[in-house]
Amino acid sequence: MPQLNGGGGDDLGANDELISFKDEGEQEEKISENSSAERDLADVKSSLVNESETNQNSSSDSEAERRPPPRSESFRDKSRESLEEAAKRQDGGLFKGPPYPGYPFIMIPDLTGPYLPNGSLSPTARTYLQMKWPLLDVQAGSLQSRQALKDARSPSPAHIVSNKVPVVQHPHHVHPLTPLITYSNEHFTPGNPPPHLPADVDPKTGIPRPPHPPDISPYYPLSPGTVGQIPHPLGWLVPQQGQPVYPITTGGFRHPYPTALTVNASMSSFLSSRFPPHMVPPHHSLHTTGIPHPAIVTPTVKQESSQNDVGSLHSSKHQDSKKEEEKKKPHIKKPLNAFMLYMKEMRAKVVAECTLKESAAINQILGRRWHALSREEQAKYYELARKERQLHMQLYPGWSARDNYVGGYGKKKKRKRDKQPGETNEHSECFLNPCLSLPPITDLSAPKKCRARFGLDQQNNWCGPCRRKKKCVRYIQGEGSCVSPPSSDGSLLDSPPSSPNMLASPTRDSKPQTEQTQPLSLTLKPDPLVHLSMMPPPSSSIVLTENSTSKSSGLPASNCQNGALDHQSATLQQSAPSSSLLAQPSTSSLHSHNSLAGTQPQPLSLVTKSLE
DNA sequence: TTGCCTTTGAAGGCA
DNA sequence: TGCCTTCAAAGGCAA
Repeated sequence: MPQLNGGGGDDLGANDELISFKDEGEQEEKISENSSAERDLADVKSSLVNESETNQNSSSDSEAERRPPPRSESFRDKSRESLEEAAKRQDGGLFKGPPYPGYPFIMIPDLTGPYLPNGSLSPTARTYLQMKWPLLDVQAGSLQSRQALKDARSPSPAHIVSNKVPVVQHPHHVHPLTPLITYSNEHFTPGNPPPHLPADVDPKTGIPRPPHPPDISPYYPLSPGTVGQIPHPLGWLVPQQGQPVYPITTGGFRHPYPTALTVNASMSSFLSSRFPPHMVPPHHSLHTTGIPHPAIVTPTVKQESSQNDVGSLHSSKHQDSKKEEEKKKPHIKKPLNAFMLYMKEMRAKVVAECTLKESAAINQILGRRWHALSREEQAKYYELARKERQLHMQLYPGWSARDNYVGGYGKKKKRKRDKQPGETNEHSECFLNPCLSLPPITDLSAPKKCRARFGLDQQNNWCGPCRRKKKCVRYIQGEGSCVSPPSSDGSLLDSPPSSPNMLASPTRDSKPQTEQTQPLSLTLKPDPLVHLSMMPPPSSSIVLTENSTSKSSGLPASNCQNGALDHQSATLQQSAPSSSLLAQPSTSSLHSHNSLAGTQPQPLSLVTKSLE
């Protein structure tokens, strides 16, 4: 645990920033303070909690079985515990190799390429896609994995139904980023109507759904020309006419919005003539094919419920008409953030690898994996998210996140997370549990706006909104690149939101950037941490301890892959999280593991296929 | 049928 | 200006 060296983490634990921005620039800042350990500290803290829990469990396993569950432990708690346990187990199994050492594909080669006026993908984009598809394709794995994929592919509307927004999003286009994002199981091939469209009909909904090509990964099936279904050209425009014509999985809708820029004037005028201005994105809501933006969904339950409730209380003609209008107003979803994009891409893998289906557990794994990602890898997703936001802004200039807030009478009842101060956070159990935790990550955060760009220690350089955790003005104005110089090598991103150098610093040998442009001082990070950050938990030290949230999960000890290590872990956890303690896993095992990283194959090299 | 769970990030709103 | 809340995806599960 070298990250605790230097006492950089004195106040880390209580730092709000730790929670709010643990993935952001503070990391750089922490690094610069030689405290790459903020997160680590949190992990340690949680580990300590975990330790206590573990000890408790280990000391009284039989008692635990006899005793009734804790008073506070509701059924849901149990369920949650089981989820977490499952996540731990699965996660532990996953980290046998380096955490996504890098995507073999080129990142965003040309954002503008696919946005050709004619709405077709540019050769560049096509090349890009063709390059990427195979990379994302799932290797033929075990039958189990296949089955998992088969289960997961389900392009059926069930997905839509399962989504809390039972609406249909329409893919309208294959975004150059789509392969990475794996938005859809069904992908639209411009100008190539799927002949199989009516072939498959969902038994529940009766809505036709496309059969999935058997040889195509349901999660990475974006190969142009292989697939898809063309949504109704103006599907979202005619929700009142009945069911959306073409069911598409939720994931399928989330294509980025490349075609936005391809909408021609006639379409815009058409939209303008038929819909209120707020419904007509200024000139680029639809693909040239008429396929709407994926972020647009037909009136949602949220809105409807809200409107219904409100309407019941305040019924007036005027309001009704307004509501009618609003009902027809498509629901424009928020653009996905980096983590969401990451989840969309990786969920399938996790599902395939772990045969997990519960999203809560999967998300836990993904959350840890996210932290395990190298900065460069995260940067890819931040960049994607940035482009999504940009595109979203372009598509829906007037849109605000507020639009999707369900307020007033129809306000959707949101869960209260009620995180108690003593409650362990998601990382709590993990630090010493390589299965879960990811190595103390100090290098995880991709650059994000001013915060990431300058770090916490240079807040004076932040724009005002950033200081208030608001929308970054510079970021918007510069579209991520105004402040930052263009990537010198272009190895990663052309216009990273933040210092491209940070993004384009695949190696930590990169020259330190100026503080202005390179707040994420990668070079300041101690090597051991670098290894940690890049390294999956050593399989030999996989420890599955009963974490705080799984007090009495009752999971059999057999789930622990290494009881001895578990004990060791417990022993370690009993000690105060000292640097020496933390350093233990980082030296031998980590380095050795790191060395293995280059040679050992990924458990599932879903995204590690070479470009060839 | 509906909401919760679970994750991170972005952004709006309020005090 | 800091903090809180909501939403975005996803699918199982509980009420």
